[in-house]
Amino acid sequence: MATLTPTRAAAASAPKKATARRDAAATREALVQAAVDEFSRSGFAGARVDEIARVAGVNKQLVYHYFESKQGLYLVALESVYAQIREKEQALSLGALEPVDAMTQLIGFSFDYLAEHPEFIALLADENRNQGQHILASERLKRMHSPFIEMLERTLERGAAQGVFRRDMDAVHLYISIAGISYFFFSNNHTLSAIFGKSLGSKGALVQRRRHVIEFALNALRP
Amino acid sequence: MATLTPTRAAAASAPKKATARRDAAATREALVQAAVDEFSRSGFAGARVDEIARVAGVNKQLVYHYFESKQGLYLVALESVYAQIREKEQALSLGALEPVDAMTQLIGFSFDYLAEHPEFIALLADENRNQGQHILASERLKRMHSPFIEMLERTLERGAAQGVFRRDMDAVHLYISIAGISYFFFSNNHTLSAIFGKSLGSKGALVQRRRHVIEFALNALRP
DNA sequence: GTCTATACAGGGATAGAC
DNA sequence: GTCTATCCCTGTATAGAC
Repeated sequence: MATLTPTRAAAASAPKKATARRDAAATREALVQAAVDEFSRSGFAGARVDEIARVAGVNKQLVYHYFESKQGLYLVALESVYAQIREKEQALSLGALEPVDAMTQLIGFSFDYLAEHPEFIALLADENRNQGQHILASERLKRMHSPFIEMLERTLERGAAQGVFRRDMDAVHLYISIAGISYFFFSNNHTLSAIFGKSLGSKGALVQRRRHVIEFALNALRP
Repeated sequence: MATLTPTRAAAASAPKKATARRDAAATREALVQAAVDEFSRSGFAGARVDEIARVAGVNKQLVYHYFESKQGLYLVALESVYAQIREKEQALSLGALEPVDAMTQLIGFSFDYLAEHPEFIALLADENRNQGQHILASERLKRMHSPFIEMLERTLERGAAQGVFRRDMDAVHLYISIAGISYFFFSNNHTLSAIFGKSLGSKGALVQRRRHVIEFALNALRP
């Protein structure tokens, strides 16, 4: 015990030696990042805690130290990807756009976000296969309401008032439809490619799909 | 080798003793059924061969006897659910329906099939998370083209000729969109319910969704 | 064709030193 | 806060009898 003193003194006198890799926040963050990767690649059951620790460059024991269990880490990983999309949604500025232009932005955003975030899709798919048990258990996640739905609602109202959109549209169902036409293309890209015998993963297919999605959804909204 | 003769003779003289529970085909079928259940509930990695054998009411060793490995069984399970939907699709008779009515049938069918077959959705999701590795490895699966897409194409053409549908529609993209607005609702029902704070799994929500889906897709198709 | 028993590896989780 | 070592269960797969 007496041997601790020198160490303590050193720590006290030079508390933030920048070399320190004993950085709790950074370690946590590295683990969450690695977890998102591994869980999205392999699902909850297929994911390996060993692998997550290895990729994060830390000892496996720290997973249990910080997150209690594999499940605990999974929940934080899920919260993390939701937090990220919410942040991007907040940043959407539709400004003074005309309803049709605003709607085009909204549809394009939901397409682009999914295109750029396959890990989000993979985690959602896994969470749903598990009956949404984590999202239901997390008050924090349930409180993370999407600003997207309100933007959609407002745009819809403005457009209806101007006579450019139909009146009888439920915003939640519209949201699900807009998200769905993009989501299904990405989430099932492999099986769709195999069944149709052509690669839907190419850049060309992506561009073509984006155009179709926007046109399809806008058409559906016409009065 | 000589001892085979009596058995052969017996088989020839009484080939179909109905009492037999040593029925290879039935055993196989029970295993595939149980596999579809277990794999859809838990994914490939989470599924337990023990559990599949238990539910099928047979010994675990038979899984390896008939299917070589867990993967082999998974592939057959996947082929099985695809075969089922293809069969139902074949049975769709659009007869002499007007294009709009025929399209309504097609959209309704894709909605209803997904509503009634959550195991199909779950297996597809898992297969896609695994990069479609099984479907790519199976010539049989890749050859299982959907008749749905051709029905869609023909209906689209007829409608365009009559001026009730747009002309510039790609059948594959349209298929993905029609399937997507239904699929996403079911595949992500749990997370959507949690985020919107209302149960989308209820019978009422289902009926409402079905109406929306048909209306949304038909609107999108108007010229 | 079906069963029992078991080999063998892998992985979640914990103990305890530093 | 981080590391090494290890426990112990579970799950795939196989051997071999009947």
